[in-house]
Amino acid sequence: MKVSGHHRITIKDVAAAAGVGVATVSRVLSGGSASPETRERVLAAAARLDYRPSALGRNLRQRRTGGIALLVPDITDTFYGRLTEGVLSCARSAGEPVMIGATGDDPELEAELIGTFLEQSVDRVIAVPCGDADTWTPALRAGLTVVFAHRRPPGRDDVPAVLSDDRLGVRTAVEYLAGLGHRRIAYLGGPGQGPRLRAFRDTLAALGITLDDELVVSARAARDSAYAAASGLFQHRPDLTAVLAGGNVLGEAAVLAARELDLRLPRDVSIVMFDDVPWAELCSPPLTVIAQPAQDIGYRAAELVMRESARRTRDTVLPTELLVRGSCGPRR
Amino acid sequence: MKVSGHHRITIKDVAAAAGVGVATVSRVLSGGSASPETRERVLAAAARLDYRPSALGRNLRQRRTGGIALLVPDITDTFYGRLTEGVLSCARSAGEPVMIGATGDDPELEAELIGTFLEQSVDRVIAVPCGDADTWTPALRAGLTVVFAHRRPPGRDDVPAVLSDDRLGVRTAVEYLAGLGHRRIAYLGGPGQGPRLRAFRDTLAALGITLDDELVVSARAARDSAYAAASGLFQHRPDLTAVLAGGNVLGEAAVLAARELDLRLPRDVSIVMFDDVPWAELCSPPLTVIAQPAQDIGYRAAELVMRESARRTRDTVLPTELLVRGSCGPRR
DNA sequence: AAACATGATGGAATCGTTTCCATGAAGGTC
DNA sequence: GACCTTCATGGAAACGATTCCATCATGTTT
Repeated sequence: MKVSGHHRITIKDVAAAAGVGVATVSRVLSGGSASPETRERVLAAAARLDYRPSALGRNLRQRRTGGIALLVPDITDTFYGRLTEGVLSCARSAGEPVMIGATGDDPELEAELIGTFLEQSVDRVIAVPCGDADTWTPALRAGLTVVFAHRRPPGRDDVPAVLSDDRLGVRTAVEYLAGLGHRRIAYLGGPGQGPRLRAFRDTLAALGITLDDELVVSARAARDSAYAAASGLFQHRPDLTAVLAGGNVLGEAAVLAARELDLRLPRDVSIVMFDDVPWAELCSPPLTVIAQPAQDIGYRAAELVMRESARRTRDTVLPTELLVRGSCGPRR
Repeated sequence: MKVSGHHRITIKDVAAAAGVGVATVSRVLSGGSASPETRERVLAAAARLDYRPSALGRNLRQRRTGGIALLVPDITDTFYGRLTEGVLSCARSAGEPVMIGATGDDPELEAELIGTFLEQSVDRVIAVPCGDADTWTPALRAGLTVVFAHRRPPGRDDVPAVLSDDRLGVRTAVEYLAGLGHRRIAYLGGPGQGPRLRAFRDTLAALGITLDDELVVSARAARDSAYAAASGLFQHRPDLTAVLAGGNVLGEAAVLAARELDLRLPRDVSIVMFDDVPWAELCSPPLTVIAQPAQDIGYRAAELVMRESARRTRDTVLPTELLVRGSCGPRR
């Protein structure tokens, strides 16, 4: 038995210690067939030497890493934090390592990160995508199993997605605001919110409210951009009476901007925000929100991406819930 | 040239296409010496075939993965979210993939995740540790480069750490509260906050305030545990006049519990919270906080762990800042 | 012109595993 | 007892890169 120096214990050492061939050790350790007696000898030897199989060797041979790669726009946003937690908890129970990347909602960066993943021979990716459909073509052609979470690039219907029910969420919120008498309702959105915007338009149309294009603004992913958009909206159109914010960062910006301009909630302006976050209750007044099952989205996406059948699966749509708190009031 | 089926382009294909040996291709691609003419031929062939070297083969040969593993207690906590963002942004500029794991502040889970990393032959780890010093012995013996962030297990002084200046942060906050007249100041802490607690005790002692052990409570990492601790504290000791919360989750719990018990801020009770978060300004009154450079901690830790010299380096201590807002008032 | 230094080059070994295949022993059937 | 099936077993070939080393051509020195 070699003791000197830094010598990683390999399957060869175990084989030698147990007096068998490497093939047998491999078989025993990965649950193949072997006589009970041999199995015990191998197991004993492995335990005695404190043998840990190297993922490197295995991965090379099997030409896959078995891990999961996760791509989110911004890990600082608690929504994505919770989504990530969902992925991690599912991956953990399967013993799979998770690689993570933040795209900052930049398609170029996204493509680059996908490249890194390909290089690493990752074979499963969960992504909150920001690029267009073509961004994902190389990944798919390389045989990756991809699952989209939270949103999907328009036109990529060949990849399953786990989404929250944006359509119904928007409709419920807008109907709620309309029910309070609001007519000039603004939508403060972020990148990649096509479906929500469509739902916003459709709902207004169904309610017989004509859409005012100036009341639909869109910010980039960053906090300052969100604030600028919100502030601009309030200043440019002081006649609006309600805002639907398409995410917690945007909601935060809206509240901040309103406060800065001395608009009181809910007297001067009503706000509904997508995504329930802990501070929504701490805010004064507490914020009315559309809660999304962020963690569940992550968990299900992870489940899906680890199933063999991931390639051909229908989308999963999870329900949202309007939590009425104190940030909405009747039209002034 | 083989076209049929799913065939990963390997270095062999490039070598054949360029009419050179694999060794030459490898040399060219990793910046070794080669004649300009050959170099060009190889590069052209590689580009034409869209060749991407497999990290698997390289890693096995070099017996290291080159990635960074990151261990945080809870990715849902924005503090760790920002820390993670720091790590990611540094890793990205170096082109290194990042693996992430959430320990939930559970030493057992931590040990298990370290095991996973070892199996993957990760050779660099950044961790917000929760286990004791021994948890890290196997990792260090296996030759991993480890850097602690945010805190360190007591007694593991052979591993460099990137910390915020807890000692001064606590002192500044407590002195501020004492200056407002407070004497019965509570500390609401979480796991692994030994240094902060010591600083709390020391500062009180220096100020001539006798420490009341009942005013020091500690919660587990979860939100409900934090709330229970905060609520219990207020109910059990209605005579306290100020609370120092050791993290944003604990601060949130304190505000929530105070509100639930109809304690008004800052009239009935003053609160200072560790960690500045976006909602601290949205709270009413806005929260006075001790800001920590979470993102910078992550970035520096990543820088450190990628340097060769990481093993023998002094700790990095980053400054905190007391941001006085509206949650503290004179003793009632 | 012979000896030598230099530099480009390709073959082959290597990393640690899984897996294919050949071998041989044991047991069952006619 | 010959034959076939079943099963455990170990040697060796992958996987895709890096890197050692021998070879060979070229240019330099004496």
